[in-house]
Amino acid sequence: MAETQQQAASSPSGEPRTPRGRRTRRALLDAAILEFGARGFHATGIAEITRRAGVASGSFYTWFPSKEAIFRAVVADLSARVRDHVAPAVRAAPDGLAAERAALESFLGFVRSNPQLYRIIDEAEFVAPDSYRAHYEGAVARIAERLRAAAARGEVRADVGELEAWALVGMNVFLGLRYGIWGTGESPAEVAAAANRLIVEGLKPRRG
Amino acid sequence: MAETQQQAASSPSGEPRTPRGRRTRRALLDAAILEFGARGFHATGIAEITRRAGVASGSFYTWFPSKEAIFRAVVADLSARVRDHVAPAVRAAPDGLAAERAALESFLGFVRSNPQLYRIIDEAEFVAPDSYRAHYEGAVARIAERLRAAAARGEVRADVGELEAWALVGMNVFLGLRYGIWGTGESPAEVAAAANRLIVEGLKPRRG
Amino acid sequence: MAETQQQAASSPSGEPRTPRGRRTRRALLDAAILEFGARGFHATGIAEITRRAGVASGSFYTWFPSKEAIFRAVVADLSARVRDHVAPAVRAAPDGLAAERAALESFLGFVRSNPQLYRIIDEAEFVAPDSYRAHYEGAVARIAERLRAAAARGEVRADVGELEAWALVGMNVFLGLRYGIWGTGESPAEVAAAANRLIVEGLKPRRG
Amino acid sequence: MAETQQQAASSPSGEPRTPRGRRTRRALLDAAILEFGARGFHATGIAEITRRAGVASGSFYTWFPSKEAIFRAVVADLSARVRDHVAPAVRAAPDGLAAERAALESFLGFVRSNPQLYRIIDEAEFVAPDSYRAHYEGAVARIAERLRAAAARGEVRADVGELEAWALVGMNVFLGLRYGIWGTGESPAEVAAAANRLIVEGLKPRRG
DNA sequence: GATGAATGAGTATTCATTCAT
DNA sequence: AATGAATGAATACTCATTCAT
Repeated sequence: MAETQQQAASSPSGEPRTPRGRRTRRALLDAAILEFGARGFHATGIAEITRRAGVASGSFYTWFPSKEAIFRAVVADLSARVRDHVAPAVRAAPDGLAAERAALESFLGFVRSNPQLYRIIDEAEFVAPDSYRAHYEGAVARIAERLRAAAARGEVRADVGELEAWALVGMNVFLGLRYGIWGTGESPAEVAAAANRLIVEGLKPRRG
Repeated sequence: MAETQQQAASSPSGEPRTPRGRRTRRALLDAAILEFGARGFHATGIAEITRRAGVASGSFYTWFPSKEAIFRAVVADLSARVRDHVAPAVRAAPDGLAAERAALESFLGFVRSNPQLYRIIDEAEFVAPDSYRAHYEGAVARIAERLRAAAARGEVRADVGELEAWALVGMNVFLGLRYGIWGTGESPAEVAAAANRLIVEGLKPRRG
Repeated sequence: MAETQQQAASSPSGEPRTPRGRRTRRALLDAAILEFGARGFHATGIAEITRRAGVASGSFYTWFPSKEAIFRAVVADLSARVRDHVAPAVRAAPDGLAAERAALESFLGFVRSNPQLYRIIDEAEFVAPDSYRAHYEGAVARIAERLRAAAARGEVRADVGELEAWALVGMNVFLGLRYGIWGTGESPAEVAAAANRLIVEGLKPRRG
Repeated sequence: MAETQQQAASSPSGEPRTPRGRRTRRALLDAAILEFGARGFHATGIAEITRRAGVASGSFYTWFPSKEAIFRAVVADLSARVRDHVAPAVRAAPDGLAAERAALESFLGFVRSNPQLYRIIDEAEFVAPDSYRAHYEGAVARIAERLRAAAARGEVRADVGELEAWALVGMNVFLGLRYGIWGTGESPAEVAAAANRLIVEGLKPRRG
């Protein structure tokens, strides 16, 4: 961002400097999301991406240095999208426990309308392990931060930490898989309610 | 024509009919677990598997019809191994809640000593989706069954069901990922204790 | 035939010396005719032949030294069969011209009930060119011999020779292909009549 | 999105869009004719074709989707070549009977200088049966058409039809095999004369 | 003689990447 | 920037043949 000198004249694999370049790069990225989501990394060829994007195969390398590079870009794109989709719901929640419930419900909605999410993020475990790890550590960090704040406000136990955050992410991910991808009958609200009851009251039978 | 037509000769991709065949098939399977676990499905060639198994490349197809087929066999093998590893710990637990805690602790131990587990199972999402689904639905079914029994004994809330089972599997899987693969400082017992506290008491602050 | 000493104890790839051996060899040959006829030389594996014959794959080499060898045996078998099928019809004919007509009619009948004939004989052009050549030169030689005899009896022109015999074989082969394999509406008698008219009277318009 | 979506980039296995592409495609086709003619379909590898054409092995698939596809193209190419070679000779003939004689003579010349013809066309019976059939049905159709016209002019019997055309094709093919491939002493003119005498006067002894 | 397993050379095809216009 | 053709390494799978029992 600071340096501007290092950009070569043709800016191969760099940021577009013209409107035409911008359009081409974005078309490739959008095409890649669809293709990777539908067929997976290994079954998708550069040719499929360029065909869908409507550009010549050679043009791909003007904007991305490799297939792996565009995959990373796709993961980052999706990762940011989930985050941004869930954030407002969390902000609107009255307290910490409600926030987690809202986060899950919002996440389930996102998954339903973006079923490629899992195929792409999960495949990153093999194609770009660091992107994969970054995605989930980001999710954990956000939950952990929220829990810390809620603990400070006395809304949750004071000793909850990273471990609990991981557990919650795991719950959410699997409920998302079950609800959003494999498709079960429940509504997002039902799923979120059950999960909420679990994390709020645990499994123990109610006294009294 | 007169005599009983003997068994259809040879058994490509079938069950071994001799001890030698049995040994070869097993050697291939073991080699495949190691290779798929270390390099992943796409980066592993039949040649690597046969080399490690100490047989000629063509011999592979005497016992498995395709690379995908041996991958499925590997998933099934591992899936059964986790199940069998966890089962005794569960049986030894005094009650339903303790059983879940013991299950997680035992699972964490398994993951630590079989770090290929995740690479292989997770990759099945792309290579053999039905095997992947079968693996997790099996895990969920076993937990759900335990919860039902525990509920009947009054050890857990009466309304817990499949949804809770999914949530618990998700928790376990992610804690396994964190503890067993990415390696954190806690002991299995610590992790299990934290998870246990969560599912037993939830996130709510203690009253009084 | 003369020597009997050269036969090894196990007579690999030789003539069977026991009833069991005789049955096995014959079963392989019959299976090969069916498989080569149905799928062609290259698409047929030894495994298909042994499977259909009901023997273990290794047993094949007890009776034939190679795939090519059994193919040659199959060609010779079929070649002899056509010859023996046509011969009686020819013998029964009253004169030379009638003999050729009868030969074609009989040949057409053979082709209809042995549609593998063409697939196998024709493929010999590539797999065993000498067998192929031998087959057709045999057919030509028989016709040429008949024409010579007929000429001597004054039933056909005195100057007919090898060239005419080749032409007749070509006619017969293509009429057999058309009638027997690609299946046309005419009866063998019709086809034979048309061919006969052609070789008896030529194409010239009838005078008067 | 706004601008006209350009042509679907790249054209694997399509028509060349540049002179360079045109040259490469043609070089592959010529190389294939020679290799298939010399070694046959199964014994010829893509590597042989590309080596002779002077291109990288992968380039083959830029222009043909499979080995079978180029074989079909080769058959069609040769088929058209025979047709175009014979046509002028036929047109120059004074009448219908002379035309058939000229056709055979011209065909024999073609076969002599293109001995690959038989290996390739005949192998099509196994590799691409529809191409094989199309080739011979085309030849028959052309002869049948000529006979019809000749009959209309009173130059041949009025009742000649498809059957006669097939018979003539068969004669020509076998005479071509004998003369052009297996090589006999006669000249094309001699062979054509004998065939002509046969189809003009038949086998019958001359009256008088 | 028969069996079933082992062998390993051979090959069509794919595809990320490069390059000349 | 874009195009379309060229590149060539990589690999799953086949199958005739051999061999130990």
